[in-house]
Amino acid sequence: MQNYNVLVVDDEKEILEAIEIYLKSEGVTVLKAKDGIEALEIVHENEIHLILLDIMMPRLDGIAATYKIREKKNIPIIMLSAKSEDTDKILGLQVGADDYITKPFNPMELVARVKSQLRRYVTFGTFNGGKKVIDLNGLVIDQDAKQVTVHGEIVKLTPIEYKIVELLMTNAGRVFSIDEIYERVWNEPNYNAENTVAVHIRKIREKIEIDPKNPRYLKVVWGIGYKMEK
Amino acid sequence: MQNYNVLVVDDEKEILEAIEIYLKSEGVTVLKAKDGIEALEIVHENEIHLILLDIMMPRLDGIAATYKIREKKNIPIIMLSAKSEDTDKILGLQVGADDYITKPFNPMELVARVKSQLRRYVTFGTFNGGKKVIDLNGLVIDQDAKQVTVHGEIVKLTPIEYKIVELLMTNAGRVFSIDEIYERVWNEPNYNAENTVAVHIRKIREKIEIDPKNPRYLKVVWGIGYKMEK
DNA sequence: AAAATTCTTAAGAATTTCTTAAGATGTGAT
DNA sequence: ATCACATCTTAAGAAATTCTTAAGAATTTT
Repeated sequence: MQNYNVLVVDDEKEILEAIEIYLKSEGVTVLKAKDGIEALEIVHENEIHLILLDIMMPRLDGIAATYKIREKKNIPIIMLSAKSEDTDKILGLQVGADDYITKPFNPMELVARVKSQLRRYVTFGTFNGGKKVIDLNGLVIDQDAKQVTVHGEIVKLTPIEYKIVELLMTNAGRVFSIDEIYERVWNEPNYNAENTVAVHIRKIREKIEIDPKNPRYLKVVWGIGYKMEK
Repeated sequence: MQNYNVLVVDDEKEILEAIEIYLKSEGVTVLKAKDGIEALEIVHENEIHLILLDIMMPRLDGIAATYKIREKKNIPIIMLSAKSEDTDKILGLQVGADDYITKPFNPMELVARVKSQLRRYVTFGTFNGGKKVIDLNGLVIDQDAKQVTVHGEIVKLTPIEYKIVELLMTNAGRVFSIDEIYERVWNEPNYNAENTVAVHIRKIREKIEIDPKNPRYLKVVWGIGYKMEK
Protein backbone atom coordinates (compact mmCIF):
# COMPACT_ATOMS: atom_id res chain seq x y z
CA MET A 1 0.00 0.00 0.00
CA GLN A 2 2.98 2.27 -0.44
CA ASN A 3 2.99 5.21 -2.77
CA TYR A 4 -0.58 6.11 -2.02
CA ASN A 5 -1.75 9.45 -0.76
CA VAL A 6 -4.89 9.35 1.32
CA LEU A 7 -6.63 12.52 2.39
CA VAL A 8 -8.53 12.37 5.65
CA VAL A 9 -11.10 15.08 6.28
CA ASP A 10 -12.67 15.50 9.71
CA ASP A 11 -13.15 18.40 12.10
CA GLU A 12 -12.35 16.31 15.16
CA LYS A 13 -8.65 16.28 15.81
CA GLU A 14 -8.68 12.99 17.71
CA ILE A 15 -10.33 11.17 14.87
CA LEU A 16 -7.93 12.66 12.37
CA GLU A 17 -4.98 11.51 14.41
CA ALA A 18 -6.34 8.08 15.15
CA ILE A 19 -7.01 7.40 11.48
CA GLU A 20 -3.54 8.67 10.65
CA ILE A 21 -2.00 6.11 12.99
CA TYR A 22 -3.92 3.20 11.48
CA LEU A 23 -3.22 4.16 7.90
CA LYS A 24 0.45 4.97 8.43
CA SER A 25 0.94 1.51 9.86
CA GLU A 26 -0.15 0.25 6.43
CA GLY A 27 2.43 2.38 4.70
CA VAL A 28 0.16 4.92 3.06
CA THR A 29 0.89 8.62 3.17
CA VAL A 30 -1.72 10.57 5.09
CA LEU A 31 -2.78 14.15 4.42
CA LYS A 32 -5.22 15.87 6.71
CA ALA A 33 -7.90 18.53 6.38
CA LYS A 34 -10.35 19.82 8.93
CA ASP A 35 -13.17 20.79 6.58
CA GLY A 36 -14.38 20.63 2.99
CA ILE A 37 -12.79 23.88 1.87
CA GLU A 38 -9.39 22.79 3.07
CA ALA A 39 -9.94 19.40 1.48
CA LEU A 40 -10.64 20.94 -1.92
CA GLU A 41 -7.44 22.92 -1.77
CA ILE A 42 -5.39 19.86 -0.96
CA VAL A 43 -7.05 17.83 -3.71
CA HIS A 44 -6.15 20.48 -6.28
CA GLU A 45 -2.60 20.81 -5.14
CA ASN A 46 -1.74 17.12 -4.67
CA GLU A 47 -2.13 13.74 -6.25
CA ILE A 48 -4.67 12.11 -3.96
CA HIS A 49 -5.63 8.48 -4.45
CA LEU A 50 -8.39 8.20 -1.89
CA ILE A 51 -10.42 10.48 0.36
CA LEU A 52 -11.90 9.66 3.74
CA LEU A 53 -14.60 12.24 4.24
CA ASP A 54 -16.64 13.09 7.30
CA ILE A 55 -20.21 14.11 6.50
CA MET A 56 -20.73 16.52 9.36
CA MET A 57 -18.26 19.37 9.07
CA PRO A 58 -18.26 23.13 9.38
CA ARG A 59 -18.08 25.38 6.30
CA LEU A 60 -18.37 22.78 3.52
CA ASP A 61 -19.87 19.44 4.53
CA GLY A 62 -19.00 16.02 3.16
CA ILE A 63 -21.83 15.72 0.69
CA ALA A 64 -21.22 19.15 -0.78
CA ALA A 65 -17.50 18.45 -0.87
CA THR A 66 -18.11 15.23 -2.77
CA TYR A 67 -19.99 17.14 -5.47
CA LYS A 68 -17.21 19.66 -5.78
CA ILE A 69 -14.51 17.03 -5.93
CA ARG A 70 -16.32 14.84 -8.43
CA GLU A 71 -16.81 17.83 -10.72
CA LYS A 72 -13.08 17.81 -11.33
CA LYS A 73 -11.61 14.47 -10.40
CA ASN A 74 -12.75 10.88 -10.07
CA ILE A 75 -11.11 9.96 -6.79
CA PRO A 76 -12.54 7.13 -4.66
CA ILE A 77 -14.32 8.55 -1.63
CA ILE A 78 -15.19 6.80 1.60
CA MET A 79 -17.75 8.62 3.72
CA LEU A 80 -17.62 8.78 7.49
CA SER A 81 -20.63 9.59 9.58
CA ALA A 82 -21.40 9.75 13.25
CA LYS A 83 -24.69 7.94 13.15
CA SER A 84 -25.74 4.85 11.32
CA GLU A 85 -28.63 6.69 9.77
CA ASP A 86 -29.59 4.87 6.66
CA THR A 87 -30.77 8.09 5.07
CA ASP A 88 -27.25 9.43 5.32
CA LYS A 89 -25.93 6.26 3.85
CA ILE A 90 -28.16 6.31 0.82
CA LEU A 91 -27.60 9.99 0.28
CA GLY A 92 -23.86 9.60 0.61
CA LEU A 93 -23.65 6.77 -1.87
CA GLN A 94 -26.02 8.42 -4.34
CA VAL A 95 -23.87 11.47 -4.30
CA GLY A 96 -20.97 9.39 -5.46
CA ALA A 97 -19.22 7.94 -2.46
CA ASP A 98 -17.68 4.53 -3.09
CA ASP A 99 -18.06 3.26 0.42
CA TYR A 100 -19.43 4.31 3.72
CA ILE A 101 -18.32 3.78 7.33
CA THR A 102 -20.22 4.71 10.48
CA LYS A 103 -18.62 6.04 13.64
CA PRO A 104 -17.62 4.55 15.96
CA PHE A 105 -15.80 2.33 13.55
CA ASN A 106 -13.54 -0.64 13.82
CA PRO A 107 -10.01 0.46 12.88
CA MET A 108 -9.30 -2.84 11.19
CA GLU A 109 -12.45 -2.50 9.17
CA LEU A 110 -11.46 1.01 8.16
CA VAL A 111 -8.07 -0.19 7.03
CA ALA A 112 -9.63 -3.08 5.14
CA ARG A 113 -12.05 -0.80 3.32
CA VAL A 114 -9.33 1.67 2.44
CA LYS A 115 -7.14 -1.11 1.07
CA SER A 116 -10.06 -2.48 -0.87
CA GLN A 117 -10.72 0.88 -2.52
CA LEU A 118 -7.06 1.42 -3.31
CA ARG A 119 -6.83 -1.99 -4.93
CA ARG A 120 -9.82 -1.17 -7.07
CA TYR A 121 -8.29 2.11 -8.01
CA VAL A 122 -5.22 0.32 -9.28
CA THR A 123 -7.01 -2.35 -11.26
CA PHE A 124 -9.77 -0.32 -12.80
CA GLY A 125 -8.24 3.11 -12.81
CA THR A 126 -11.67 4.61 -12.46
CA PHE A 127 -14.59 3.37 -10.48
CA ASN A 128 -16.41 0.86 -12.54
CA GLY A 129 -17.71 -1.93 -10.39
CA GLY A 130 -17.01 -5.32 -11.94
CA LYS A 131 -19.98 -7.58 -12.54
CA LYS A 132 -20.45 -9.47 -9.35
CA VAL A 133 -22.52 -12.50 -10.26
CA ILE A 134 -22.31 -15.85 -8.55
CA ASP A 135 -24.02 -18.96 -9.87
CA LEU A 136 -24.42 -21.93 -7.56
CA ASN A 137 -26.19 -24.71 -9.43
CA GLY A 138 -28.90 -22.48 -10.78
CA LEU A 139 -29.16 -20.23 -7.76
CA VAL A 140 -27.78 -16.93 -8.99
CA ILE A 141 -27.03 -13.72 -7.15
CA ASP A 142 -26.29 -10.45 -8.89
CA GLN A 143 -24.70 -8.21 -6.31
CA ASP A 144 -24.94 -5.13 -8.47
CA ALA A 145 -28.63 -5.57 -9.12
CA LYS A 146 -29.16 -6.96 -5.60
CA GLN A 147 -31.16 -9.67 -7.24
CA VAL A 148 -31.44 -13.40 -6.75
CA THR A 149 -32.85 -15.88 -9.28
CA VAL A 150 -33.46 -19.62 -9.25
CA HIS A 151 -33.24 -21.08 -12.75
CA GLY A 152 -34.03 -17.71 -14.19
CA GLU A 153 -37.01 -17.04 -11.97
CA ILE A 154 -36.67 -13.86 -9.96
CA VAL A 155 -36.84 -14.43 -6.20
CA LYS A 156 -38.40 -11.55 -4.31
CA LEU A 157 -36.35 -11.21 -1.16
CA THR A 158 -36.72 -8.67 1.63
CA PRO A 159 -33.59 -6.67 2.54
CA ILE A 160 -32.65 -8.88 5.46
CA GLU A 161 -33.29 -12.02 3.49
CA TYR A 162 -31.13 -10.68 0.69
CA LYS A 163 -28.29 -9.88 3.07
CA ILE A 164 -28.35 -13.36 4.53
CA VAL A 165 -28.37 -14.95 1.09
CA GLU A 166 -25.55 -12.67 -0.04
CA LEU A 167 -23.45 -13.56 2.99
CA LEU A 168 -23.94 -17.27 2.46
CA MET A 169 -23.53 -17.19 -1.30
CA THR A 170 -20.40 -15.10 -1.31
CA ASN A 171 -18.97 -17.62 1.15
CA ALA A 172 -20.52 -20.72 -0.34
CA GLY A 173 -19.53 -23.89 1.42
CA ARG A 174 -18.51 -22.13 4.57
CA VAL A 175 -20.67 -22.72 7.62
CA PHE A 176 -21.91 -19.74 9.60
CA SER A 177 -23.23 -20.07 13.11
CA ILE A 178 -26.48 -18.30 13.91
CA ASP A 179 -24.53 -15.79 16.00
CA GLU A 180 -22.19 -15.12 13.12
CA ILE A 181 -25.03 -14.61 10.69
CA TYR A 182 -26.78 -12.24 13.06
CA GLU A 183 -23.64 -10.28 13.62
CA ARG A 184 -22.74 -9.91 9.98
CA VAL A 185 -26.20 -9.01 8.83
CA TRP A 186 -27.33 -6.79 11.72
CA ASN A 187 -23.87 -5.47 12.57
CA GLU A 188 -24.21 -6.17 16.24
CA PRO A 189 -23.94 -9.16 18.51
CA ASN A 190 -27.10 -11.03 19.39
CA TYR A 191 -26.85 -11.68 23.08
CA ASN A 192 -30.53 -12.37 23.67
CA ALA A 193 -30.25 -15.50 21.58
CA GLU A 194 -33.58 -15.02 19.86
CA ASN A 195 -34.88 -17.20 17.10
CA THR A 196 -34.76 -14.43 14.55
CA VAL A 197 -32.23 -15.90 12.19
CA ALA A 198 -33.91 -19.29 12.08
CA VAL A 199 -37.17 -17.70 11.05
CA HIS A 200 -35.51 -15.79 8.24
CA ILE A 201 -33.80 -18.97 7.09
CA ARG A 202 -37.19 -20.61 6.91
CA LYS A 203 -38.58 -17.72 4.85
CA ILE A 204 -35.64 -17.80 2.48
CA ARG A 205 -36.01 -21.53 1.96
CA GLU A 206 -39.66 -21.03 1.17
CA LYS A 207 -38.60 -18.71 -1.63
CA ILE A 208 -35.51 -20.35 -3.09
CA GLU A 209 -36.08 -24.04 -2.49
CA ILE A 210 -38.38 -26.31 -4.49
CA ASP A 211 -39.00 -28.37 -1.36
CA PRO A 212 -38.20 -26.29 1.74
CA LYS A 213 -38.22 -29.42 3.88
CA ASN A 214 -35.45 -30.95 1.79
CA PRO A 215 -33.37 -27.92 0.95
CA ARG A 216 -31.01 -28.24 -1.96
CA TYR A 217 -29.21 -24.94 -1.49
CA LEU A 218 -29.50 -23.68 2.05
CA LYS A 219 -28.33 -26.51 4.26
CA VAL A 220 -28.21 -26.84 8.01
CA VAL A 221 -25.13 -28.23 9.73
CA TRP A 222 -26.49 -29.58 12.96
CA GLY A 223 -25.30 -27.92 16.10
CA ILE A 224 -23.07 -25.58 14.09
CA GLY A 225 -24.98 -23.40 11.68
CA TYR A 226 -26.05 -22.93 8.08
CA LYS A 227 -24.29 -22.87 4.76
CA MET A 228 -25.03 -22.47 1.08
CA GLU A 229 -24.17 -25.54 -0.96
CA LYS A 230 -21.25 -24.89 -3.27
CA MET B 1 -12.83 -19.52 21.32
CA GLN B 2 -9.85 -21.46 22.51
CA ASN B 3 -6.32 -20.33 22.05
CA TYR B 4 -7.13 -16.68 22.58
CA ASN B 5 -5.48 -14.40 25.09
CA VAL B 6 -7.61 -11.56 26.34
CA LEU B 7 -6.16 -8.80 28.48
CA VAL B 8 -8.56 -7.15 30.92
CA VAL B 9 -7.54 -3.80 32.34
CA ASP B 10 -9.41 -2.25 35.25
CA ASP B 11 -8.42 -0.79 38.58
CA GLU B 12 -11.35 -2.39 40.35
CA LYS B 13 -10.45 -5.85 41.45
CA GLU B 14 -14.03 -7.11 41.60
CA ILE B 15 -14.71 -6.17 38.00
CA LEU B 16 -11.48 -7.74 36.89
CA GLU B 17 -12.40 -11.00 38.56
CA ALA B 18 -16.00 -11.01 37.38
CA ILE B 19 -14.96 -10.51 33.79
CA GLU B 20 -12.37 -13.23 34.18
CA ILE B 21 -15.03 -15.71 35.23
CA TYR B 22 -17.31 -14.92 32.29
CA LEU B 23 -14.55 -15.14 29.74
CA LYS B 24 -12.98 -18.28 31.11
CA SER B 25 -16.30 -20.03 30.73
CA GLU B 26 -15.91 -19.41 27.00
CA GLY B 27 -12.50 -20.98 26.98
CA VAL B 28 -10.41 -17.88 26.48
CA THR B 29 -7.26 -17.26 28.47
CA VAL B 30 -7.51 -14.15 30.64
CA LEU B 31 -4.64 -11.86 31.59
CA LYS B 32 -5.18 -8.99 34.00
CA ALA B 33 -3.73 -5.53 34.57
CA LYS B 34 -4.78 -2.83 36.97
CA ASP B 35 -3.74 0.22 34.96
CA GLY B 36 -2.48 1.35 31.57
CA ILE B 37 1.22 1.09 32.40
CA GLU B 38 0.84 -2.51 33.47
CA ALA B 39 -1.27 -3.19 30.40
CA LEU B 40 1.43 -1.89 28.07
CA GLU B 41 4.02 -4.16 29.66
CA ILE B 42 1.81 -7.20 29.25
CA VAL B 43 1.01 -6.30 25.65
CA HIS B 44 4.68 -6.11 24.79
CA GLU B 45 5.56 -9.34 26.54
CA ASN B 46 2.66 -11.51 25.37
CA GLU B 47 0.63 -12.34 22.33
CA ILE B 48 -2.65 -10.63 23.14
CA HIS B 49 -5.63 -11.04 20.83
CA LEU B 50 -8.04 -8.60 22.46
CA ILE B 51 -8.01 -5.95 25.17
CA LEU B 52 -10.87 -4.94 27.47
CA LEU B 53 -9.92 -1.51 28.68
CA ASP B 54 -11.44 0.63 31.39
CA ILE B 55 -11.39 4.36 30.64
CA MET B 56 -10.97 5.69 34.14
CA MET B 57 -7.76 4.40 35.61
CA PRO B 58 -4.87 5.75 37.67
CA ARG B 59 -1.47 6.44 36.08
CA LEU B 60 -2.24 5.85 32.40
CA ASP B 61 -5.92 6.04 31.48
CA GLY B 62 -7.73 4.08 28.81
CA ILE B 63 -7.59 6.74 26.13
CA ALA B 64 -3.87 7.31 26.47
CA ALA B 65 -3.28 3.58 26.67
CA THR B 66 -5.21 3.05 23.43
CA TYR B 67 -2.97 5.46 21.61
CA LYS B 68 0.18 3.90 22.98
CA ILE B 69 -0.93 0.41 22.10
CA ARG B 70 -2.12 1.35 18.64
CA GLU B 71 1.18 2.99 17.84
CA LYS B 72 2.79 -0.41 17.97
CA LYS B 73 0.17 -3.07 17.50
CA ASN B 74 -3.24 -3.35 15.95
CA ILE B 75 -5.03 -5.31 18.66
CA PRO B 76 -8.82 -5.07 18.93
CA ILE B 77 -9.81 -2.94 21.91
CA ILE B 78 -13.13 -2.88 23.72
CA MET B 79 -13.63 0.13 26.00
CA LEU B 80 -15.38 -0.02 29.33
CA SER B 81 -16.85 3.05 30.97
CA ALA B 82 -19.45 4.20 33.42
CA LYS B 83 -22.57 5.72 31.89
CA SER B 84 -22.10 8.97 33.78
CA GLU B 85 -18.91 9.91 32.00
CA ASP B 86 -18.65 12.84 29.66
CA THR B 87 -20.28 11.88 26.38
CA ASP B 88 -18.13 14.17 24.26
CA LYS B 89 -15.04 12.58 25.61
CA ILE B 90 -16.43 9.16 24.95
CA LEU B 91 -17.34 10.04 21.39
CA GLY B 92 -13.83 11.25 20.75
CA LEU B 93 -12.16 8.15 22.03
CA GLN B 94 -14.52 5.75 20.39
CA VAL B 95 -12.50 6.22 17.27
CA GLY B 96 -9.66 4.28 18.74
CA ALA B 97 -11.72 1.47 20.15
CA ASP B 98 -13.34 -1.32 18.23
CA ASP B 99 -16.27 -1.52 20.53
CA TYR B 100 -17.63 0.07 23.61
CA ILE B 101 -19.48 -1.21 26.69
CA THR B 102 -20.97 0.86 29.50
CA LYS B 103 -20.88 -0.19 33.13
CA PRO B 104 -22.84 -1.76 34.66
CA PHE B 105 -22.85 -4.26 31.84
CA ASN B 106 -24.77 -7.38 31.04
CA PRO B 107 -22.33 -10.32 31.28
CA MET B 108 -23.87 -12.02 28.29
CA GLU B 109 -23.51 -8.89 26.25
CA LEU B 110 -19.88 -8.57 27.27
CA VAL B 111 -19.17 -12.14 26.28
CA ALA B 112 -21.03 -11.70 22.98
CA ARG B 113 -19.04 -8.60 22.11
CA VAL B 114 -15.74 -10.21 23.01
CA LYS B 115 -16.54 -13.23 20.87
CA SER B 116 -17.61 -10.96 18.07
CA GLN B 117 -14.32 -9.09 18.08
CA LEU B 118 -12.30 -12.27 18.28
CA ARG B 119 -14.16 -13.66 15.27
CA ARG B 120 -13.48 -10.50 13.35
CA TYR B 121 -9.84 -10.67 14.34
CA VAL B 122 -9.63 -14.16 12.96
CA THR B 123 -11.20 -13.26 9.64
CA PHE B 124 -9.17 -10.12 9.17
CA GLY B 125 -6.08 -11.49 10.83
CA THR B 126 -5.68 -14.68 8.84
CA PHE B 127 -6.98 -12.81 5.81
CA ASN B 128 -5.90 -14.74 2.74
CA GLY B 129 -3.40 -17.41 3.56
CA GLY B 130 -5.96 -19.26 5.63
CA LYS B 131 -6.87 -22.25 3.52
CA LYS B 132 -7.93 -24.40 6.38
CA VAL B 133 -7.77 -27.84 4.85
CA ILE B 134 -5.75 -30.73 6.24
CA ASP B 135 -5.25 -34.02 4.42
CA LEU B 136 -4.00 -37.01 6.37
CA ASN B 137 -3.73 -39.99 4.02
CA GLY B 138 -7.14 -39.47 2.54
CA LEU B 139 -8.82 -38.25 5.69
CA VAL B 140 -9.51 -34.59 4.96
CA ILE B 141 -10.88 -31.83 7.16
CA ASP B 142 -12.15 -28.50 5.84
CA GLN B 143 -12.38 -26.16 8.78
CA ASP B 144 -14.42 -23.57 6.91
CA ALA B 145 -17.07 -25.99 5.79
CA LYS B 146 -16.77 -27.89 9.05
CA GLN B 147 -16.64 -30.94 6.91
CA VAL B 148 -14.66 -34.17 6.99
CA THR B 149 -14.23 -36.56 4.08
CA VAL B 150 -12.57 -39.95 3.69
CA HIS B 151 -11.36 -40.49 0.14
CA GLY B 152 -13.86 -37.96 -1.09
CA GLU B 153 -16.82 -39.41 0.79
CA ILE B 154 -18.51 -36.93 3.09
CA VAL B 155 -18.54 -38.03 6.72
CA LYS B 156 -21.56 -36.80 8.63
CA LEU B 157 -20.26 -35.84 12.05
CA THR B 158 -22.15 -34.35 14.98
CA PRO B 159 -20.74 -31.14 16.49
CA ILE B 160 -18.91 -32.88 19.30
CA GLU B 161 -17.56 -35.51 16.98
CA TYR B 162 -16.40 -32.80 14.64
CA LYS B 163 -14.65 -30.92 17.42
CA ILE B 164 -12.80 -34.02 18.55
CA VAL B 165 -11.71 -34.82 15.01
CA GLU B 166 -10.64 -31.22 14.49
CA LEU B 167 -8.59 -31.26 17.68
CA LEU B 168 -6.86 -34.48 16.76
CA MET B 169 -6.33 -33.62 13.10
CA THR B 170 -4.95 -30.17 13.72
CA ASN B 171 -2.52 -31.84 16.12
CA ALA B 172 -1.96 -35.01 14.16
CA GLY B 173 0.51 -37.35 15.76
CA ARG B 174 0.13 -35.88 19.19
CA VAL B 175 -1.51 -38.02 21.83
CA PHE B 176 -4.35 -36.52 23.90
CA SER B 177 -5.50 -38.06 27.15
CA ILE B 178 -9.21 -38.51 27.63
CA ASP B 179 -9.20 -35.69 30.18
CA GLU B 180 -7.38 -33.45 27.76
CA ILE B 181 -9.83 -34.16 24.99
CA TYR B 182 -12.73 -33.51 27.32
CA GLU B 183 -11.28 -30.23 28.49
CA ARG B 184 -10.53 -28.91 25.03
CA VAL B 185 -13.82 -29.91 23.51
CA TRP B 186 -16.19 -29.16 26.38
CA ASN B 187 -14.23 -26.24 27.85
CA GLU B 188 -14.38 -27.64 31.33
CA PRO B 189 -12.70 -30.36 33.33
CA ASN B 190 -14.37 -33.76 33.47
CA TYR B 191 -15.17 -34.16 37.16
CA ASN B 192 -17.16 -37.36 37.05
CA ALA B 193 -14.77 -39.16 34.77
CA GLU B 194 -17.56 -40.61 32.68
CA ASN B 195 -17.15 -42.73 29.63
CA THR B 196 -18.31 -39.93 27.37
CA VAL B 197 -15.18 -39.38 25.32
CA ALA B 198 -14.69 -43.07 24.68
CA VAL B 199 -18.20 -43.37 23.33
CA HIS B 200 -17.64 -40.49 20.97
CA ILE B 201 -14.38 -42.02 19.81
CA ARG B 202 -16.25 -45.18 19.03
CA LYS B 203 -18.85 -43.24 17.02
CA ILE B 204 -16.19 -41.38 15.12
CA ARG B 205 -14.39 -44.58 14.22
CA GLU B 206 -17.63 -46.03 12.97
CA LYS B 207 -17.84 -43.13 10.55
CA ILE B 208 -14.27 -42.57 9.40
CA GLU B 209 -12.70 -46.03 9.57
CA ILE B 210 -13.19 -48.84 7.10
CA ASP B 211 -12.77 -51.34 9.92
CA PRO B 212 -13.51 -49.65 13.26
CA LYS B 213 -11.90 -52.54 15.12
CA ASN B 214 -8.62 -51.98 13.32
CA PRO B 215 -8.53 -48.23 13.04
CA ARG B 216 -6.21 -46.75 10.47
CA TYR B 217 -6.60 -43.12 11.47
CA LEU B 218 -7.81 -42.77 15.03
CA LYS B 219 -5.41 -44.80 17.12
CA VAL B 220 -5.42 -45.57 20.82
CA VAL B 221 -2.23 -45.32 22.85
CA TRP B 222 -2.77 -47.66 25.73
CA GLY B 223 -2.98 -46.11 29.14
CA ILE B 224 -2.37 -42.65 27.67
CA GLY B 225 -5.01 -41.56 25.19
CA TYR B 226 -5.82 -41.18 21.52
CA LYS B 227 -4.16 -39.66 18.50
CA MET B 228 -4.74 -39.15 14.82
CA GLU B 229 -2.18 -40.91 12.63
CA LYS B 230 -0.02 -38.41 10.79
C1' DA C 1 -54.32 3.61 6.87
C1' DA C 2 -52.87 -0.33 4.55
C1' DA C 3 -49.25 -3.32 3.33
C1' DA C 4 -45.05 -5.32 4.01
C1' DT C 5 -41.47 -6.66 6.82
C1' DT C 6 -39.40 -8.09 11.00
C1' DC C 7 -39.47 -10.13 15.47
C1' DT C 8 -41.17 -13.07 19.26
C1' DT C 9 -43.06 -17.05 21.10
C1' DA C 10 -44.00 -21.72 21.72
C1' DA C 11 -44.91 -26.45 20.57
C1' DG C 12 -43.36 -30.54 18.55
C1' DA C 13 -39.97 -32.93 15.42
C1' DA C 14 -35.39 -34.29 14.60
C1' DT C 15 -31.00 -35.15 16.17
C1' DT C 16 -27.42 -35.40 19.36
C1' DT C 17 -25.43 -36.36 23.79
C1' DC C 18 -24.92 -38.85 27.94
C1' DT C 19 -25.19 -42.71 31.05
C1' DT C 20 -24.99 -47.29 32.12
C1' DA C 21 -23.33 -51.75 31.97
C1' DA C 22 -21.38 -55.75 30.02
C1' DG C 23 -17.82 -57.70 27.12
C1' DA C 24 -13.11 -57.49 25.00
C1' DT C 25 -8.32 -56.53 25.05
C1' DG C 26 -3.78 -55.25 26.54
C1' DT C 27 -0.28 -55.04 30.53
C1' DG C 28 2.63 -56.27 34.26
C1' DA C 29 3.49 -59.33 38.11
C1' DT C 30 4.20 -63.74 39.50
C1' DA D 1 2.59 -68.55 30.46
C1' DT D 2 -1.15 -67.30 33.23
C1' DC D 3 -3.76 -64.42 36.12
C1' DA D 4 -5.60 -60.22 37.90
C1' DC D 5 -6.37 -55.72 36.88
C1' DA D 6 -6.85 -51.71 34.39
C1' DT D 7 -8.18 -49.85 30.18
C1' DC D 8 -10.78 -49.79 26.18
C1' DT D 9 -14.87 -51.03 23.20
C1' DT D 10 -19.54 -51.48 22.28
C1' DA D 11 -24.71 -51.27 22.45
C1' DA D 12 -28.99 -49.42 23.75
C1' DG D 13 -32.11 -46.29 25.54
C1' DA D 14 -33.11 -41.98 28.29
C1' DA D 15 -32.27 -37.15 28.54
C1' DA D 16 -31.11 -32.96 26.56
C1' DT D 17 -30.40 -29.98 22.84
C1' DT D 18 -31.17 -27.99 18.43
C1' DC D 19 -34.00 -27.10 14.57
C1' DT D 20 -38.41 -26.29 12.15
C1' DT D 21 -42.60 -24.31 11.71
C1' DA D 22 -46.76 -21.52 12.32
C1' DA D 23 -49.20 -17.78 14.07
C1' DG D 24 -49.62 -13.40 15.54
C1' DA D 25 -47.59 -8.99 17.57
C1' DA D 26 -44.68 -5.10 16.75
C1' DT D 27 -42.49 -2.22 13.71
C1' DT D 28 -41.42 -0.03 9.44
C1' DT D 29 -42.48 1.28 4.79
C1' DT D 30 -45.56 2.69 1.24
